[in-house]
Amino acid sequence: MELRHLQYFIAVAEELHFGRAAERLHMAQPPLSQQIHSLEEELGVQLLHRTKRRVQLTQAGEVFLVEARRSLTQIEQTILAAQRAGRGEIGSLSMGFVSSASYSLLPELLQVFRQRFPDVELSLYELTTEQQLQKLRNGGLDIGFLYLPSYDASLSIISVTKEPLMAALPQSHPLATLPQIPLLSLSSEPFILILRHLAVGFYDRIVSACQQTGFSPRVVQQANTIHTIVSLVAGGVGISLVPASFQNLQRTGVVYRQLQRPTPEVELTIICRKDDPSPVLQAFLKVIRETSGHQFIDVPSLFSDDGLTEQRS
Amino acid sequence: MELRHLQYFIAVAEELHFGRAAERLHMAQPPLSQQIHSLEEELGVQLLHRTKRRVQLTQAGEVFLVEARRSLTQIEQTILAAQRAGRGEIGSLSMGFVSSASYSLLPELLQVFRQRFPDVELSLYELTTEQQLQKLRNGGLDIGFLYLPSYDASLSIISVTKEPLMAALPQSHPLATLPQIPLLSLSSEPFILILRHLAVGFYDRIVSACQQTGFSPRVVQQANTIHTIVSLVAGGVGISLVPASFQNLQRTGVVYRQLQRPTPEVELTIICRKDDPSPVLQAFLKVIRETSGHQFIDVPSLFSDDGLTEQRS
DNA sequence: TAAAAATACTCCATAGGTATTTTAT
DNA sequence: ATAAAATACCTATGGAGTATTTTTA
Repeated sequence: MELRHLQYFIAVAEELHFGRAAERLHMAQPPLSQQIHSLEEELGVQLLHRTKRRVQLTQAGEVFLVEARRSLTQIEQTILAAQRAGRGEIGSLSMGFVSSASYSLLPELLQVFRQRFPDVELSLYELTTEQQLQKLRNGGLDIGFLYLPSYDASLSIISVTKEPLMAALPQSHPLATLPQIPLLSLSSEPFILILRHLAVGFYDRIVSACQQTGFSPRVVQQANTIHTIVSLVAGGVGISLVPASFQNLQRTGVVYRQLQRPTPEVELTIICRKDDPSPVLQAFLKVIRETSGHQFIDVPSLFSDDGLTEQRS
Repeated sequence: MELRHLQYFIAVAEELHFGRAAERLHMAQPPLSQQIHSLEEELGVQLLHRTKRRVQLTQAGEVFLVEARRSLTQIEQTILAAQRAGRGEIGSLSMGFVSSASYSLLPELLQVFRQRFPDVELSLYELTTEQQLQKLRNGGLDIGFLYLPSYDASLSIISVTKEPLMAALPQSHPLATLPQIPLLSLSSEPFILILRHLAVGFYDRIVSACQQTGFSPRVVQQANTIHTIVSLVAGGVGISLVPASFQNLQRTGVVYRQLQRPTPEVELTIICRKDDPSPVLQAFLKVIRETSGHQFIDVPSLFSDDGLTEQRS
């Protein structure tokens, strides 16, 4: 049996007239009769009760009709589902991110994506840079969020957004009175940084920014999450440099201050397998392109007033 | 798209190997590749990710696989349902019966049929002989239960069982002391009969039995159900002749007595449209043939003791 | 006699076969 | 070098067309 037979039978059952049914199917009447005959023969059941003048459904025909309609509907479902999956509207996406990226574009991005692709199952994992790269390679992850630099020939890197670094200072710190701080003025400050292996690119970017200004940061403490770092800053243990997006993480005792030009920046990137054809991934990349476009416009406006940005809600 | 494509795809998706899948499908590998290609083209979606060496499902392929399996299952359902309907295991049957037949074979028959064909929807209607014949002709009924004689050329009549007539007497009636009664002894008794138009065959059979014995029954009362007749007998209004199966309708004040030979009989028949191909009807007729066979054996045993059958439970 | 389904036949589109090539391991 | 998929080409089944017959209302 083939789908053709179902379609033909449904047409005949609805028209109860081979001629009209054939017309509706854009075919001649004799082959339609033949196909219905062969269908009945294959089933071993008479579906139509024919007098030469009139066609009626047998009881088996009635039953077959409703089931056949159901079958065709299910087939349509099958086709549509595949096409939706092909457009990335159905499926799953595993995402990794370093904790230091969790206040950047990510939340906004997820919200937009969830709205546009509600039937995609998203899995989120907070992972170190290295874990992300490894899981990307072995298929455990489809996409990663991390800070440059980090290289792997088999993976493709897409820059999402550049964020200025800001100084995170204890509220009582003398430099906190300034709207902008020269990076060099932090040269003798005690630095609190993330454990390097957890976010290599981010750690190295900070160190290299300091060195370009002419000093090596004195690291008095390392921590494994960015929240810990901010807490330690609040506790007066030291100061830190964080992406501008961390202004979203307000905490009493901590203020964020813009750095004087040339403002060092960190580059947030997404990483995925080269030539990964997953339509969900493609759809996600598209959302990123669109959303991060906005972000590029929005971010500078964060600093368009007096630089005392910690008051932004 | 045709069912073939679904089957082929499922085979490939399960084997992840065109060669093995082709083998499983008892076909060569190249046409299988072609069919899968044309399927993908028609859907506009890539279902398989092929390197020359390895075949993997794309996300769309995964989705298509589960839906395709579901589709094939539904198609199997469709075929099976039609075949079951063709065997009369699914469907509906409208049955009519005259009230005087409601204690004969009918209850037993229904029980057996319900058990063997639980998915057939049975509709039961108590109708007069004439109503049954009319509804059978216009399709409102598939089968009727009534007593001979009743003729209609377009309907076919199948004898189900012959039942002896018995005398229904008030308990205090002098004749009630006899185990067997000569029909002639009832010649001057007041008869209570069913309204003739409600069960023509049954009424006429009683009258003709009396006339063959040499008298015309003196009908003092007519009633529209057999229950009313039995009640009237109990009330001493008169006597009646009823099918032997009415011993199942026990009522205080009424006794049933066998008639002396030649015992008049009524013939219970079923009526259906000639050449009605309904498989459910055919199934029902088959059950009748089998069950009424038993009945022919069982009925005489009702009278194998002393004829004082009103004590039977 | 007119309308509708079945039958008889014809044709060609295409499913499926065979032989071969390509490519990745 | 080998295994596996793709490509090229061929064959023939059977789906669909046209013409005709049969049947019954």
